[in-house]
Amino acid sequence: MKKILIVEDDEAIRMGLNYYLKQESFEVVESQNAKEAIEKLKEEKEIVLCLLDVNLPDKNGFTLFKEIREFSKVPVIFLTADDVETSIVMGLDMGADDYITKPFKARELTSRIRNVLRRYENSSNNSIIEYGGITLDTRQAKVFKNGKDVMLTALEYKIILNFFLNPKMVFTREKVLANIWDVNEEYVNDNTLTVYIKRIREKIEDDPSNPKIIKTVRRIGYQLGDSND
Amino acid sequence: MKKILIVEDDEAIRMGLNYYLKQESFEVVESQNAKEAIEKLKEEKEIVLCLLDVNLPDKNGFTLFKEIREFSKVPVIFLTADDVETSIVMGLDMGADDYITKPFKARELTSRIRNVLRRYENSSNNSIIEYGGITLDTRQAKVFKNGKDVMLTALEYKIILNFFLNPKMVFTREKVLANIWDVNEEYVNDNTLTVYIKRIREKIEDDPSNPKIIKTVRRIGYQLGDSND
DNA sequence: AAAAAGAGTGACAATTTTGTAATTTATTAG
DNA sequence: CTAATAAATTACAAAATTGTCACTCTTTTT
Repeated sequence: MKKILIVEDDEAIRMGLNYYLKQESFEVVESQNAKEAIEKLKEEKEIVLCLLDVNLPDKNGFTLFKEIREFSKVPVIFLTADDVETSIVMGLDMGADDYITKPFKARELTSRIRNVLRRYENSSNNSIIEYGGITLDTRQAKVFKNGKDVMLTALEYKIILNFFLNPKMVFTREKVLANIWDVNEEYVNDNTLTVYIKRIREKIEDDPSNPKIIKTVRRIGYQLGDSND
Repeated sequence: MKKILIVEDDEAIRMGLNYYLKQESFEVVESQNAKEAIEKLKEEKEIVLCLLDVNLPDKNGFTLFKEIREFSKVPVIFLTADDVETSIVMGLDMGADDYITKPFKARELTSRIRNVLRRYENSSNNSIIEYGGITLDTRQAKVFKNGKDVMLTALEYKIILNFFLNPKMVFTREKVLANIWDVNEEYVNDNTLTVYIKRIREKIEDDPSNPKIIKTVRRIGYQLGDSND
């Protein structure tokens, strides 16, 4: 029975979350503000994940996140009110594990929670990752579509690897560029990634103009698959 | 205390092996021929590795190997009498885990044994492999030389990955070509790999003309590092 | 010591990759 | 419905990759 900490001042949302999570057989700890959250985290060592509202009465969620990171590596999922907040979360790129925009469907939430937890558990991960008929084998650095070897360039492989290692996680274009390109590379055009995604889609999607594998998340970036499973 | 099966008809070698392995705190089971070997393997379930002479009185070592594979996945290291036999082992490419040419140094043998065992134990392996100042990270598909990102092409990366995933294992050029290139690729020139190795060495070796990382094994092929640690 | 075999090297042309810019299409906001 | 914004697409040159060949150097064999 895994214990999850909710940090959320709005009582309605907090109650709702609590209810859903218990149904999904998580144990729930609640806190209404940053101070309380830190207390609980230090107290209850078994907390495996933290749902963190970006807007808190006593403190900015980002600041709280940084403070948490000073003493704990617990996975954190941000709860954002809208796309603007979401963009900030992505833009600041503080290393949150995921985020979810309110209002959200119960199923989406639990699926994201399970994803994050799975990522943490499998850090010493499998070499073979599958999604939507695509198999990626990190031990061969090969990608297969229905068993057939797909030829990818070095960069295409790095990009698709990035998504396959973090399924359902949304990446901004900037984030992917930063992950893949050399650190002190001269600035690489934002559209460049769009073009790479197109090229990858042409190689792996059944219908590249209606992608099922690398999906577009408008205004933000791309993700492997769909949030709602 | 790990149990190793020796299959060898020459008594002197068998005794020698037994002696060395016991010193290295392995438990040893001996057999003088194929029939006996199969019996012991079926009997003693704790055998973790098998040293298999290519020349046996009652049966060809290759045939025995195939028979063993019908009921067991135990790692097998071939003992070959000379380079010719070694070439055959490599050429047949039966999936042996390693081989060692007689006469061999005790240290070389134990180091190969430990290598094979390590490979088996870490099949759900680490994403970061290091050797001689080179770090290969399969999660990023990146290679670093003293922390600095080395730019490799898709093929170069696949080739170096092949060696880093199987340290100290000797690969013929044909084997590497077969591993890396698409299955039903038109024939790729043997020398092509030599050229690729050169290119890789130029990127990763301190002194490319005196390689310390990808070493040449004359008449056979290449290997990561040195057999004698 | 000469011949033979294996490995390394440099250079080359064909093909790909890479990054960008310009344009078109789709989606959202007013 | 129109304008504004974001994403997709197309096309294109510069740069890099890829595979091979001819040649040299090294090691082994005779």
